[in-house]
Formats: sequence, structure tokens, C-alpha cells
Amino acid sequence: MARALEFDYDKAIDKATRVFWKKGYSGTSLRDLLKAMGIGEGSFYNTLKSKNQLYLECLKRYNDTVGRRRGEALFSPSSAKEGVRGLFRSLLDDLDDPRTPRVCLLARSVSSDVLAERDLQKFVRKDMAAFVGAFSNRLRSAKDTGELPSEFDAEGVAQIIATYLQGLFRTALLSYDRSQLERQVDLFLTSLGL
Amino acid sequence: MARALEFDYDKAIDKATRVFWKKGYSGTSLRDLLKAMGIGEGSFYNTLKSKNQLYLECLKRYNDTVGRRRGEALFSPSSAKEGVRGLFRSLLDDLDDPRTPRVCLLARSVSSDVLAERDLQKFVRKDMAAFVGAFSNRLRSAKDTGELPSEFDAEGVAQIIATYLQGLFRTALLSYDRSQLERQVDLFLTSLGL
DNA sequence: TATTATCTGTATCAGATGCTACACAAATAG
DNA sequence: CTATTTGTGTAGCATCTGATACAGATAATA
Repeated sequence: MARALEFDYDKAIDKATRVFWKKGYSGTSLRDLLKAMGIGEGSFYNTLKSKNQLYLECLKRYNDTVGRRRGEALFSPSSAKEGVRGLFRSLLDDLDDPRTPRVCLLARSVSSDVLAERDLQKFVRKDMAAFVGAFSNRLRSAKDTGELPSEFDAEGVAQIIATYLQGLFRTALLSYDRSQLERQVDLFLTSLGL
Repeated sequence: MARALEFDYDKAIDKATRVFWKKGYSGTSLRDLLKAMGIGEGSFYNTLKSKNQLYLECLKRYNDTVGRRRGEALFSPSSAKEGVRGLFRSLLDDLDDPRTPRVCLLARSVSSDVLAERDLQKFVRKDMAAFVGAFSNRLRSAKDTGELPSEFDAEGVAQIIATYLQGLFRTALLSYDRSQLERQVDLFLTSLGL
């Protein structure tokens, strides 16, 4: 070691995450990022090797914060139904928050510009699979406790919800009306037996 | 009139549509388009005033062809359930077809690069609303004939399906397995009472 | 203190972007 | 046949893109 980083690495990642989150991967230019992070090309390419790599770092950070929070919303209630409903409530809260960009960063990453880059695609794919897996587990365990009937298709419903969520974030980009969406979600979950 | 167009306008729009469809709005460069259409900058900016305008034209063409076909799939069967199921089958067929790009062009247009342009946003918004409206009408009329119970929430279910479809196209970008998706769709529609 | 290793700012690259200027070609109208 | 109108091709524009080269700053080590 010879010289320490002058900027706060974690803070810089956070700043970059906000920009990516708001403007997407290819919609964000390196200059945008540098400005937000408050560093120059020199520092950037010295520590983070590329825009690609930075995005990966941001995805991980996003997972560790937002993802973790959502996982807790899903798993902490003893009832699975309450967990699922709570998760959706938390999602809508995020959509309501004007400081938070629309569309979950992970959901946003399911687009051709991100998926075109092998390593990003690999990460996103794994992350999405993990989400469906976690959801499926939560539902399956609720079958064991008897909260959900034994013929309940945990895996299938988890997939449907993942797909629906993708659409939810996208549609929110087009128009967002909380109370209407609440009714839609309620009908959706009720129909699925949740 | 002084001189006729040397190129086939309709064919050119079709070619451009394919490219946009495959690579997205901002992912497609003007050079890409010109090459696909087989014309030069001169002709392009003389007839179509901008990339923006061309995309609008492509969306309309897409509506008149693919949109129309899907509308027929939904409305031609006398049973609403069969119509809905037929529509989904037709969507999956399109996803199966290797010559056809993943993701419906309209669904693809629900992304920030497209929505950033006012006129495109307006069109997409109207088009999506029309889709939900048509779907809702189909379901409502099935209530009148007694195919669906009187307490069926046609509007709500139409919205859910529109949201789900958005997600379906996106998820297909990530991975696509026809038989698995068929099971998912079946469970989804059955849960909704369709 | 001198050496070495790492960090940072500036200047710049080569290529892509959407779009325009303009000369020339073609076809209709007088 | 000439004039006018419109289509087409070429060259180039200003700007942005991600990334690099490199000199100088800064700190630990010998």
C-alpha cells in the first residue's frame, strides 16, 4: 500500500447506484457517474475498472440494502400471507416515495442493454432465480404449517408473482395510482389464494 | 409533385420495425436503420423527419399487424375464456418463433428511453390503455352472456393481465421455457377464474 | 531521505450519435 | 424546352461515448 483512496468508496457506489437506478444502465453516461460520485476519470479507472464493473458493484450494493429489506418484509411475519402482503405494501411505499426512483434496480436490469453484457446477465439471472426461490420457500413452509392447503402450488405461484412484479414496476413507469394499484394487488393475491 | 419516392415506403417501415423490435429504441442507431431500410440520410430526412417520427410510424404499423392479430385471437372465439387462452397461446407461439424478436414491441416501449419523448409516451400510454380497455370489454360482455359470474371484476382482472403480460415479455428476455411457461400461464388464468 | 507503489487530475483518443448542407438527379407543369 | 419542385447521395457537423496516457501528488518503506 502506498497511498489511500481520497474518496469514500462506499458513498461513491451509493451515488452511482442512485443514478443507474434512475436512468438505467446505457442511459447513464460515465460523465454522469463521475459527476455524481465526485471523482475524476483517473480515480475511477484505477479502482473500478469499467462502467460494467461499477454496475455490478451497484447491483450487489442494491441487493444488500433494498433486497435485504424486502426479504425481511417477506420472512419476518409468522404468517406467509402477511409476509407477502407486507412485501407488496413495502414495494408500493417505495413507489410512493418521491426520492426513490420508479422501478426496482434489479427489475430494471431485465432489459437488453444490461443483458447484453455476459457478466451482468449472469448476475441478474442468478439474482432473479434467488428471488423466486426464496418466495417459493416461504410459501412451501406455509404449507407445512398448514397455513396454505397441501395442494397449493408454491413454485408456480412464486413464478407468477415474480412475473407480475416485473410488470408492476414497468407499468408504474407509465402511470402510478396507489389506491388503484392497491386494489389490483389485492385482487391478484386473493385470486392466488393469498 | 415532382419526383416519386425511389424506395418502397411500406417495406422500409417494416424493415425499420424489425430492427427497433429487436434492439429497442435507443439501442438502434440511425445507421442501423438506414442500412436495414436500404436508403440514405437524404431520403430518410426528406420523408421521415426524425428517428422519433420513424419509431412512431413503426408503432402504428405494429399495431395494425400484430396488434390486430392479437385482437382477433381475443375476440373471435365466442367464449371469453377461449379467447383469453387463445391470445396467450398466440403470444407464446410468437415467443417460440425464432424469426420474431422476444418482447412485444409495444411492451418494449414501456421503458424510460421511449417514454422520455413526449409524443412517443403519449402514443404508448394511449395504446396500453386501449389494450386494457379491449380486454376489459371482452370480459364484461362474457358476464352479460353468463359465461362469467356477475361478481367477476372485469376491469380489475384486465389490469392484472396487462401487468402480468408486461412481466411475461420481460422475463422471457431472461429465460424462456415454453412448457414451464404454459403451466405458469394456466395456473395464472385458472386462479383468476378464466 | 530516497525509493517505491499507488492515487488523482488533465488532456485526449477513436468511434458513434442524430442530424444538416448542398449539389445533383428526376419528373411534372408551363 | 424550360422552370420548378421534389427525391437522393455525399460529406460533414457538433456532440457525446467509454476508455486511455501520463505527469504529478501522496504516502508507506528501506
